[in-house]
Amino acid sequence: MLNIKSHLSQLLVEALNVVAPDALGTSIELTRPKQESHGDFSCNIAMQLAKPLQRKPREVAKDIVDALPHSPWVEKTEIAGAGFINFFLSSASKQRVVNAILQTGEAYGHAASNGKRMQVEFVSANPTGPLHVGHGRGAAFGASLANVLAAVGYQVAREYYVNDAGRQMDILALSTWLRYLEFNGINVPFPPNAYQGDYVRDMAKIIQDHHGDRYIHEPWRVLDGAPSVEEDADGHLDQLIANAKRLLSEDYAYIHNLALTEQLGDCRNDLTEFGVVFDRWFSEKSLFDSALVERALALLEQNGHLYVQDGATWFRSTQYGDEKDRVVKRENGQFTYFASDIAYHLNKFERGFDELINVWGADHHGYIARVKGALQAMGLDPDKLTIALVQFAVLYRGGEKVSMSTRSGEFVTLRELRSEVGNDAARFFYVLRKSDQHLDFDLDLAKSQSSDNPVYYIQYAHARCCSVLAKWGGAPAMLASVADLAKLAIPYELTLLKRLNDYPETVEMAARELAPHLIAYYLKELAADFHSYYNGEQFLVEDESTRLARLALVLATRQTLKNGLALLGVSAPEKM
RNA sequence: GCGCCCGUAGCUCAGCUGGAUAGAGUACUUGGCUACGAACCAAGGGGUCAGGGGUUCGAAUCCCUUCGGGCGCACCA
Repeated sequence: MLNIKSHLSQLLVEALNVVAPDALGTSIELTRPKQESHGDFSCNIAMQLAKPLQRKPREVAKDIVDALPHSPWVEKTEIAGAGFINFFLSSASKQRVVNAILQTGEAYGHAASNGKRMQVEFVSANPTGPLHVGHGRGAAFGASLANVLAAVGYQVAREYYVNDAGRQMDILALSTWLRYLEFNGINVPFPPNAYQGDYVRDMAKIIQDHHGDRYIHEPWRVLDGAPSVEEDADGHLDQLIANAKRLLSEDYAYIHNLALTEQLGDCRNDLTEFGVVFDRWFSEKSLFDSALVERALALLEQNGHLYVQDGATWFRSTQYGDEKDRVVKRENGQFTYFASDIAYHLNKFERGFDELINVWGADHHGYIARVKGALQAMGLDPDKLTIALVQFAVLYRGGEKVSMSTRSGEFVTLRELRSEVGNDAARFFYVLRKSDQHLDFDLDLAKSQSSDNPVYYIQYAHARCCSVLAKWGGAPAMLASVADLAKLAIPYELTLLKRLNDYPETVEMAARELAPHLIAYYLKELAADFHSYYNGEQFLVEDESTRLARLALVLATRQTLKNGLALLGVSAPEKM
């Protein structure tokens, strides 16, 4: 398929070759003018060359236009403003897109494989409780981004990093056990910094149902040696964890594992229902089991990037622009989260991906320097890793900010949101704005206004297309061969054709900028063009050739809407 | 205090590597169903692009600065 933009670009190169051979290195920019009167494409090359050539921009423009080879796709060119060269395309060049879409179908807008493997790691929330609406944004963004990257030709691996090895999991296991004791009338005060959510009680209930009083221990043993909560809340918790491990012995692993399995399973189901699926769930614990953490640190050690101070082992991240050096192994001998993350990234590189993307909450931005520093210190190329930051969604209920903390159990879950506004609206709403922009999520508004959500505007356009084609009753597959596209010449149609032409480039840009919201905005505009057309013209007209041409355009519009919605994980219903 | 992100219509937000008269949605005011689905369309009012300076043919966009918000600055994850 001939790409109009690159075609124009080629014409300009040939013209430049005549007018200013020395300036061939100048990049040629072709943009879509905002104003229709400025043509279909506009080029500012003459203004860029004016200075080096020491000539007036409009004169340069005139020479370039005179030197442009003739093209059947270009109807006319003109020089405008300060020296813009505007291209007006022939109708025929715009009409061709319909056939292109009908021939490629679901692949329209998708590029062929570029042979590169890319990994997108996202969500990666601690499996210590249900996903909340903040995670939902990372999930929707990451999933859409992965789809967009796959559409432009990458072989994309979607991965979830499971923090199953840290202190947080121990706290969850402890919390579960304490609730279990509570069920059995054992009175141990539940620490305020343990997990408060009801799901912890649910897990305690499961243990109770399956194992009765097997895990009961006396309160004084549970609390043995623990400082008071007021005195040292974290110390209190850590001592209780230590006591749990000692008292329960191997049974501790059972509770720990049950909590992990339950929460991870819940998380996976939740995401699957949300249309977010992963190729791999990567266990942090496996990094320790395979001694990769030790190996990664040994690598840093041998390159001289580690040192011991105050009993802890530090990574000299300040050498790579970090604010301060970071501990990788604590005084108590335990590795930090950072240590396993270094190992994890080493593992990613060893798997041979060409590019890596980590989707992180924006509160982790201070973490970027040290991770990239560690990569560099291990002799790996930090530029292969891109961090896409997603601002957390801030919830508002009744005009007031809802504070969210998994620990306190006060949060709105993703599941809750999905059931309130639906998967489609939630997916769309999440990616409707730039990812690095704060998202003010007014719950009342999201719930009450669900029918005002722009996603319905787009889905409605799709349903209308389906409805028209159904009313016509013919076989859509034949339209590609029988429609005379030259009949598509009124402004509504030319506008729509132009929009359809823009789709592949929009996908490319969304991939390049890691910005799936561009797809959402494109779809809104495509739907708007279609709705205007629908209201302004009758499709099922008497004249057969006009009718078939219009139906072909409707079919092409439907296909493009569907393709775009698919990238966002939003359904394209035939009826609403 | 230091670092990163942000400030665009009453509200929520777009604005691509600098381009021509800054755009949507919502809200408000009008008009359009005996036509393929009115969950739609058409028209209108609404702006010192936070303030100031700079770079240049040209700045919402790039640089500096002030003000105002958010986030981060652990031997937590």
